[in-house]
Amino acid sequence: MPELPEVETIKNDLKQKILRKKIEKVDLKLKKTVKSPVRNFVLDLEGNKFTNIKRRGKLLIFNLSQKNKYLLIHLRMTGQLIYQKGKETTAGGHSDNGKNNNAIIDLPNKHTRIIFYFSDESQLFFNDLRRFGVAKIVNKKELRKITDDFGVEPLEKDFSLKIFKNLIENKNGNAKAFLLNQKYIAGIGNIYADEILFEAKVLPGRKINSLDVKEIKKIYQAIKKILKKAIKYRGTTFYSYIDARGQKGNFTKFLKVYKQEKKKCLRCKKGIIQKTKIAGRGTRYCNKCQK
DNA sequence: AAGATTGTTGCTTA
DNA sequence: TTAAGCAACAATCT
Repeated sequence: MPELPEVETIKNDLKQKILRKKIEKVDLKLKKTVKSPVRNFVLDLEGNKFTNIKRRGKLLIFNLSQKNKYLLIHLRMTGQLIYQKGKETTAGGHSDNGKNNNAIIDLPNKHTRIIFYFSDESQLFFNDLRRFGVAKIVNKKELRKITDDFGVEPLEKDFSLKIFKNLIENKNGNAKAFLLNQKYIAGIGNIYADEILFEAKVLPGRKINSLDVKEIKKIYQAIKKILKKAIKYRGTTFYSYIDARGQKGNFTKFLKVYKQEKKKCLRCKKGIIQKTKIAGRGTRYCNKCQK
């Protein structure tokens, strides 16, 4: 699942590959993926260039050279953005002949929803197995409206302990639901919510208003620590995530609780990682060292 | 082979 | 007005 570290990795990769290249052609293979008028979508992109790429929470924002237009892409659960340079491979062939950096998957494939062709013959593939991912073109005003609904960016300087404490005040839910809520903090999903709470030694079902000052500080520090480390290792691949190079994330080997149920806790070496459902999501925790 | 998987929206309820 | 809880969505994996 692409969460903040995965989306950040894709953004950084793509910034080095596609900026200021002319978009020669856009092939929209699944119309449902586009949530703004389909005809305008293709027309607004073709002949233009991406001038910058930003991330807000799990949302990718592509600035277009056409003034006051932005391409938004949300990968949701199984979306992928894969860049390939050069000509496409023959049908049924293997796209990596060992001589380039292309992904080790055949592209396009049956999950390809949009293809962007650039003037230097490189291509960007928006693949999405489960068809939940969305793309749309918005103007500045619409973009503002969308990004205003997101909570604080956890890796920005303005995410202070004081702001975190203020966010927690007057909330009634549990810690897991709080971390997952994009209106409070933007970018945390199911994997990192569990990893953050393990790092902070707080049980995911704990009422957020029952946490003491020390626990709040630990969660605050864990958010930054886990997300930064996950970006350093280019994200987590468990099911379908790959980066813009078509490669898996390496944070998977650092997972302490996510998908580790029934295993012995690596930290306290006493507990067994448990799995339950909290906030409607599969939730893992150590039954000994998380309190 | 039915149930689990998960990010977001939209509905209902408080 | 705001928040909490939950079904729905899709297509695969277990």
